[in-house]
Amino acid sequence: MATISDVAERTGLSKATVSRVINNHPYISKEKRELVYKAMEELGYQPNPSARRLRGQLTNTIGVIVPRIVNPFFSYLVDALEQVAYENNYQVLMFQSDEKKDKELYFLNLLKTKQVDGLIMTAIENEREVIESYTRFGPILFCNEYLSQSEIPVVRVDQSKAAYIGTKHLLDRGYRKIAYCTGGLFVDDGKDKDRNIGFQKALNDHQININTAWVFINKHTIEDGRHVMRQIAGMNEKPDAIFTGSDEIAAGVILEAKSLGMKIPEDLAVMGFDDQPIAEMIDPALTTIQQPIKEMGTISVDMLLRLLKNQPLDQKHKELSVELVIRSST
Amino acid sequence: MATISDVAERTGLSKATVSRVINNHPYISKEKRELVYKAMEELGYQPNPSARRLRGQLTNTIGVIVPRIVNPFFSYLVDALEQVAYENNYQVLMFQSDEKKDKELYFLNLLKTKQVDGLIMTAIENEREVIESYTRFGPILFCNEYLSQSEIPVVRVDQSKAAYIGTKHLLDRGYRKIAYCTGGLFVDDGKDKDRNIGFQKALNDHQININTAWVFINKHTIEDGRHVMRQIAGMNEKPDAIFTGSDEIAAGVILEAKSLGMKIPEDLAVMGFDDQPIAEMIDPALTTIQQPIKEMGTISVDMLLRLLKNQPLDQKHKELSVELVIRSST
DNA sequence: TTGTAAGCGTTATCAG
DNA sequence: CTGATAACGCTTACAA
Repeated sequence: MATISDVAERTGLSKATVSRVINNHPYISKEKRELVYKAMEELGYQPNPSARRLRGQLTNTIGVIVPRIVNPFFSYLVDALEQVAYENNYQVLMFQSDEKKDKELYFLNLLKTKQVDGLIMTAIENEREVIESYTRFGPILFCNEYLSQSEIPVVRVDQSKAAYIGTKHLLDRGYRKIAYCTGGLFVDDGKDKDRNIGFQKALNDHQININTAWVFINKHTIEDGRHVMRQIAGMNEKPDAIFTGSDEIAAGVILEAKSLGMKIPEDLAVMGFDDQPIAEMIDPALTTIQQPIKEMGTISVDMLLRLLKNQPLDQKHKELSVELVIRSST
Repeated sequence: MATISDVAERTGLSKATVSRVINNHPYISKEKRELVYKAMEELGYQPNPSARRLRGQLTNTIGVIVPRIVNPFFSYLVDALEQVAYENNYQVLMFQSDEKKDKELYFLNLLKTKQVDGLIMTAIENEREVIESYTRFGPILFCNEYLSQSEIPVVRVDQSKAAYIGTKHLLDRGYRKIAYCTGGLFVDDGKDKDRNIGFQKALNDHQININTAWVFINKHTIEDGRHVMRQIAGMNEKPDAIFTGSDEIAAGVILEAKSLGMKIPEDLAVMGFDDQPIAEMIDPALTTIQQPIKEMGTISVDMLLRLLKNQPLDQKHKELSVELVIRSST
């Protein structure tokens, strides 16, 4: 590998001058500049990133932490993040937290050890204080998640409104006995709580009380959805609609309902969340809430790059709006 | 950030000794070793990776290049790769080639500039010579892809056999007019060609000739599948079965067929490929060919780490076997 | 078993 | 406008 010294030698200039050319400094004569370019070309020279980093430069790498990449929501998000990063000459170091505190900590340390310039977190496992303590090593941005009372910037959709819209749609269609799934663990923070609020608000608007027997917590997968459906099937008083919180759970509910001989939406209306590809594929197609994933990715990277360049943020808390996609399951 | 000098100072030892402790060198007294550990702990010391790299060490990062992460096959593969990498204390730098030569080249350069120790390629865009020229900067491994006449190690499934098994299943069920989709562009290399061979072989076994009107090239998405189905619907002589080459295309075919009022498999049997989650979700559920993704990921990382450590490989060309999953679409 | 010192490839500072 | 030099944090001969 050619080094800056090789280029210097070949041009008869000093390393300093070559470095200046590489970094587009002003006050260099046209001739020498071109001389350097030529030599770099001939030698196939590439600056050594490790040396640059050691010297205190940026790494041109941003870290992205997701719970699991196989969740389509996150693979689409990472897709968007990676593309925007690439356009800005940044690389993405992707990491799965697997919803484990220690894996998240491991990754936060990459910021500390300067392996990434900044971090986009799409999941939060550790306490606020822990995560905030890492901000002194570089900018952190929450994407699709947040911690209340935290100064860490956020890009997210208004989950409370999203749940409200979804629930209201069910109410508008005349359903009154609405079940509810949440991925949450009753934590006092983050997006699950917001969804709960939106759900409750919609019910309140219609003076309906929540039937706690119809609330299912800690649900995530298709299998969870099937399980929920079996539980419902065994109830004396059954709901007539369900707000699932994810297309995957919704798909599980529908699959199980069909195998139990039930009709969707006649016997049970099913509302998804995310508008993933399966929403269109399942029969009946899912009514669901579309999140602006691409936009969220674009804005997140933009904001993080601003933070990296110490440019001001117009807002620390960017909120995107969702859209109801009505299909056949409600 | 604490440096090795801080640790040295605090312990009253030299940087060299501290370094030896960090790197588990032999011939260090127990006392000093523990002294160093204690100081590292107290200072929250973490070795600076850039300095280590500059000094010629490994980066503990492997690069993984995929065409698009939103393709479930690849998100599951990356999931597996990342998990095994993590267990071995490696990080994954994920990159999407987007099927573009220049993006792939950009990423290959990370090997040249020592930002990754080795590379796992799950897609190949550039010519053999180009890619091979990068092997002098670090090990490259093909996963689920390969180039003939190349010395680059490979982990893959026997695609020819997979296509053979799938086609044979259709023949065994009595279908004789079999259509065929390929993602390929008629290149002379790689897995698409192998599938073609397997498909042809199965037909040959039954003395059936390929009807070129039923061969569809460059198909990848659900939308492509819908398009294929519309084309078929417009034909005078229609196939009675289709080997799609991916669950996504198969899903598109089925969705469009249903909206055209056709029955699956009565009017058209549909064979998927991959056994992605949608295979179970679509109605009728897809008969498909299951690829051992998890295993492929595990073996790939293992092999690359061996290469990194200059350990011998038992075989340069590891072939995994597939399994036919029979459901209701055939 | 431990310490000294050189060097990895850059860039910033200072001097010219 | 250009050059010499030090420094970033670490590892490894070589010496002791």
